[in-house]
Amino acid sequence: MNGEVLDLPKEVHLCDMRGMLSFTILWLLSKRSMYGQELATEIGKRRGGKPNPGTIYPALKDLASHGLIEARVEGRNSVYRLTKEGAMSLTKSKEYFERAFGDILLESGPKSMAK
Amino acid sequence: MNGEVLDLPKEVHLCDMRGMLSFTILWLLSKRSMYGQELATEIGKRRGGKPNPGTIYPALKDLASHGLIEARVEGRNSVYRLTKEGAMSLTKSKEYFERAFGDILLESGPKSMAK
DNA sequence: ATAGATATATCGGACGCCCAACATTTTTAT
DNA sequence: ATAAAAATGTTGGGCGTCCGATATATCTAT
Repeated sequence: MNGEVLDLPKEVHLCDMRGMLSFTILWLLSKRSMYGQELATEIGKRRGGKPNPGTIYPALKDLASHGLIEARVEGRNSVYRLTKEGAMSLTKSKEYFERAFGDILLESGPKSMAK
Repeated sequence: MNGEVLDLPKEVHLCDMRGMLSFTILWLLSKRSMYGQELATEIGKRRGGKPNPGTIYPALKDLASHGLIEARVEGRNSVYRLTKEGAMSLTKSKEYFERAFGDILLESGPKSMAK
């Protein structure tokens, strides 16, 4: 089902190079709860293009089915929040991400990354 | 089997989160020329597991077919080097990568990323 | 109340990445 | 000379991401 990769626990299923969208969603939700279109807009700022519904909603559904996020319906919105499991998964994913790409980003210079 | 890559001109599918392997290969080759198994080993250090032949060789073939890298056969090795086009593609990819993920890595703290 | 905007959701097809397994060629060791 | 090791390469299947198209439900104008 998931591609099993790397040396990470099997339940942390976002740690190959294909899981960047899910990783980004978890990270954004660790900042604040959002509904689907808010997430799409935030991702759009980073990527340079807002992902289509066919991209974002299946990803949310998948994360929810794995218990990493939870939805709470509010009118026409489904507001997602990070679960405790999602937070743990994010921590491990960040460690992997940092090891894999940290020096690549660092060489660009933290000054160019400064807010 | 292995179609388009991360060329990343704006009209094409800029902002794709699927091109991380090719991106990593280009970045490694910008440091020094390497042959396939050297690349696989370097990627393994970052990811935590050495990619299989079925992962690395098709990726190299695809990058070469797009003119982003070039092979020079040396005995039993095929040594790859970055082309001028590959260098330009890498520059654009790095800009995208930094915008998409810079702040995520920054919050972990550059000290934890220091060599 | 009707129309428009907003948000959610699914489908089909494509692509990039991933592995395990198998196969071939070249170098090195015995 | 023969075997082992190293490097390259292919095949087959699966999965996550991506888009465009389509559909439905809910708020917000008018």
